[in-house]
Amino acid sequence: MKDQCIKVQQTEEDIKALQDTIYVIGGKWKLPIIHSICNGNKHFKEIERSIPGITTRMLSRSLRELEDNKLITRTVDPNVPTLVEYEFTEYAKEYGVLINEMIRWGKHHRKMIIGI
Amino acid sequence: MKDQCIKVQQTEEDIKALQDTIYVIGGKWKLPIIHSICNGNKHFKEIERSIPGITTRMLSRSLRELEDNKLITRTVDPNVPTLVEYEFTEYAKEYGVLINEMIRWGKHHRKMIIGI
DNA sequence: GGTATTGGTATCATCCGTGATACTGCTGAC
DNA sequence: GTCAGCAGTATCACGGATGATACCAATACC
Repeated sequence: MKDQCIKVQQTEEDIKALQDTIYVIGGKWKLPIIHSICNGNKHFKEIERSIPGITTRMLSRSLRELEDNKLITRTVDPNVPTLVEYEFTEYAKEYGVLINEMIRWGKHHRKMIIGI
Repeated sequence: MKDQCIKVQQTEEDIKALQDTIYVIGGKWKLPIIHSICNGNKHFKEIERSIPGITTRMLSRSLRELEDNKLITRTVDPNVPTLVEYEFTEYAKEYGVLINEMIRWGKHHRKMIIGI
């Protein structure tokens, strides 16, 4: 029985860890934002325009959360105060691998549930 | 730039796939339930007692969703009508690997953010 | 007959994530 | 001087996920 388990010990810690992982890219806009920055968009308005339906409020919040989680950096040009650049961190690449696996599983799962 | 990207093409489909993946184990109770069943609990009240704070309503809903996603099976003993058994499917094991990676990443991430 | 157990459903209330809209301060172009 | 663009913040409203509580049918036990 144990071999088919997700994990048996330290449950609460595991659950928190999983919820952390989900939280970092959870919600409605995190992945679209990640994708947008991936595609070369660096500035706030640039990112905003590239994501249909997002509001400045949600973009602002989501960017801050991604920054808090060290997946992106926010850099203000001191010479041109209204120029801000968002960029990926090296650390984000590690997470990228996991995200891709989650995407792959989701597609596999969809086929499994709907189609066969 | 592209090599550090999550993925570039088919964005919307990817986003949906990721949201599917998150949805299947998202929410507050899915993982505690998965864990409980892993630890040998098979019956409704058994699972309920093993998860502090859960209500019958949320357990009922979550179990049905897990069943809809074919991660668990629900079997009613026709001889003893008030005896129901919940069990993992083979398919759930595939997902288990991904869940474990998400847990691992979450722990790593927590250290990264809080510590150092 | 009364009480406990199993496996739930029904009906509210509440909270949090998200949406809608308006507003700000600063800069540069016309 | 006024209008557009950049990078946001503030306030209110809504809806879906969750919580609280009550209730149900069937069986077993004393």
